[in-house]
Amino acid sequence: MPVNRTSKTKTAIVKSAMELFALHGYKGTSVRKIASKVGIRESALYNHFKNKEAIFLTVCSDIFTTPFAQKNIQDDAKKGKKFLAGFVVQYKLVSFDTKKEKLFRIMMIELLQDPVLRKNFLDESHHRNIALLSEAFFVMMQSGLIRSSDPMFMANEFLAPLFYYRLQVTLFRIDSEPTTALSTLFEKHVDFFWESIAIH
Amino acid sequence: MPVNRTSKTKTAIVKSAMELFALHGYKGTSVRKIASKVGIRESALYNHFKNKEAIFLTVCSDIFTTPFAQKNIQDDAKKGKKFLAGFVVQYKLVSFDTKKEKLFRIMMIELLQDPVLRKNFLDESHHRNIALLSEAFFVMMQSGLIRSSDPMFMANEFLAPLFYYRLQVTLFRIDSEPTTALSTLFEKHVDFFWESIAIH
DNA sequence: AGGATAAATTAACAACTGTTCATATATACT
DNA sequence: AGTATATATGAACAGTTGTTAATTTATCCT
Repeated sequence: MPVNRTSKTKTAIVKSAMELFALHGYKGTSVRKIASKVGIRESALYNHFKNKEAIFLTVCSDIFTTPFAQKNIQDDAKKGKKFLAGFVVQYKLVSFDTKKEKLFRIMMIELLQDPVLRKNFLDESHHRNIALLSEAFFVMMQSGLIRSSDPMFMANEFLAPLFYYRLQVTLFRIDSEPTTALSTLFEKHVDFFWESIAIH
Repeated sequence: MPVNRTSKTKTAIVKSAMELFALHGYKGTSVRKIASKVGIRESALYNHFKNKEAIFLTVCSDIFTTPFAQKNIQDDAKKGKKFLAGFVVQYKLVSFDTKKEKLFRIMMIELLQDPVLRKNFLDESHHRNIALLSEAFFVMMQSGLIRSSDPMFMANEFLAPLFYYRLQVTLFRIDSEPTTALSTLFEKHVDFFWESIAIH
């Protein structure tokens, strides 16, 4: 089947490109290196992609596939700490997922250089999470579970350490250093934060 | 004076290089573009620097000039919230400083690609701040000012939002968006955090 | 089997990269 | 003023970049 074979090469290109982009960024990755990693000549790449940027866009296409598909925040948020713990479990899973980590590396490298990527990060990652958490904290305040404050600011305070820990995980993994000590930070964050805002 | 003139050109090279590195990263900045920005030919650069990397190292040399020269943490930390507020004032000043912001951009771009820069970031920025804050929180716990917890973890929780807000400031500034809303986050963080850990 | 289509190869292109060289010009010191 | 030194220039280098074209090889469909 030609469709199958085409698909195989194209998949291999995306996979190899993803690894190289994650290591050396967009500018530091040449089409020749991608082709070489796949095992073909550089000109063969152009049978599958229009140009280098098209490869990059395909690699980046599922950077922001949101894993936090919360449906009933109004109800779930009433569970208080359990809701936050669930959120962090998802966040932690993403942080330690091998493929997601590569995409995270690419995002961090290009974040300050690529306007589109930057906008997507702010919209799809930051604002989306902030909106979700803001709504949850608002519900918790109304339910008398936590002390009253600005929900959106509280969301920022809750999200920021998660991002920081994720970045640290990524940095440690680049240098092949153990991340076991970092692993517990996520759960400790939930405990610490809940202790900070809960009404006992 | 030739020394003066030399110094002028060399300073101009560093300045131009810093701006270009902050915009396009190391690989995205060519020696020709640096020279062009200075107003000289590329070959003239090599009268002042051995090679491109030497320029980069000179630009990066004061990325990690620690602004937090706390001498008497043992005493200062006993001031509790005021100590934290002072720390955040320093952090905020750095975050909004134009030159420091450019260096921060360079660091963020190269952080995942340059092992030396990464090590310096972890040592000089992260660990140093964590060590300082850990000691301060430890003193505060002993003084009965704040609730008991793991000082180092508490330091992480305190530092992480500051870093996240600084990153947001940088991202907003790249796209020339107003950072007034972000500006208050630093102070709000101190209030919120102190409210979370203080023993009333 | 044979023609159509997809995917690979080899070769080449223009532009750009970091760097070096020989040379010219400007500045400093005696 | 004249010489030494510092700094600039123009040209060239070998290598790499993204991309294209012509051509060969492999796969698919009837």
